[in-house]
Amino acid sequence: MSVYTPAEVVEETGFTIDTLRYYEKIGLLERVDRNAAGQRRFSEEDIGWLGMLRCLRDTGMPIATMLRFAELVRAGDHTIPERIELLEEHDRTVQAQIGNLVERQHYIHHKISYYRSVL
Amino acid sequence: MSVYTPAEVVEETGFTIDTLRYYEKIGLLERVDRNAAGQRRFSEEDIGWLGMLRCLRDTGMPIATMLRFAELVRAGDHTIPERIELLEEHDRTVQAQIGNLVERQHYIHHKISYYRSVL
DNA sequence: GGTTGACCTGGAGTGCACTCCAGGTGCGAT
DNA sequence: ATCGCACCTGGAGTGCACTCCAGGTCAACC
Repeated sequence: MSVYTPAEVVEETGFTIDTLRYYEKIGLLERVDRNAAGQRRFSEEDIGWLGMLRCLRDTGMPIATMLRFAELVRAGDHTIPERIELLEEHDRTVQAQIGNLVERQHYIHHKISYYRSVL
Repeated sequence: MSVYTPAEVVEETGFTIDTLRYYEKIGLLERVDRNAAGQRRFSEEDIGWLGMLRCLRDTGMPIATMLRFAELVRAGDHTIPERIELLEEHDRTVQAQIGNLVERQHYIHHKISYYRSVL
């Protein structure tokens, strides 16, 4: 059971230390263990959870929703159907985002082609 | 040469009237024509430009960059190579966004599968 | 002629997600 | 022992992109 210092977690997850503290403060990350000096020592599990958060955040999930997901996870296995529902709902928004970007990208490509044609 | 009232532009472009005024205030939209009473009357050209802005905005371009693009457009045809460059650069960020979303979506799919498997 | 409704202006306020800061602790190296 | 450094806390500040508000104008309809 290895532990990680804040600097290692920053390296590993790409979150800044301020963001890690912020996530802990608002309860997105459960109270992280401390060493004798009061410094954070993250567990393997914390790292895994942060990976999930990064995925959700980078796909545009608002913090309020991530918080709801975190609460479901904490509440235990009986919330798995709800978690599935939440993730499927989110998956649909991700799908929509992708569709939107692809469509807008076509517009951009057309514009570039047009500009090239008038050169 | 038809003109559009603010309400029509809202309907047509999906921007709120506050956003339209804001875009005009910061120079993203060139001073829109007014009728005798001082009310905005948007041109066909304005509508087209707003379509471009919507595309850029919805693909995550910051306002500062849209402003730079707007200035290039205003500066005349000799800036077309620069506009192409700007749009191509933006296209790359859009491509990256899509790639990222697709990758993250896989992670979400795996998570859902995992949850299903433990039910 | 009064009321409604769409619109106007300048400027203040909002929400989100961080990000920064002041002041302090503890530990390993010189 | 003292220096530098990684870390701590609570709380204030930031940046972005709007969004809202107060107070006013004007035209049209009852």
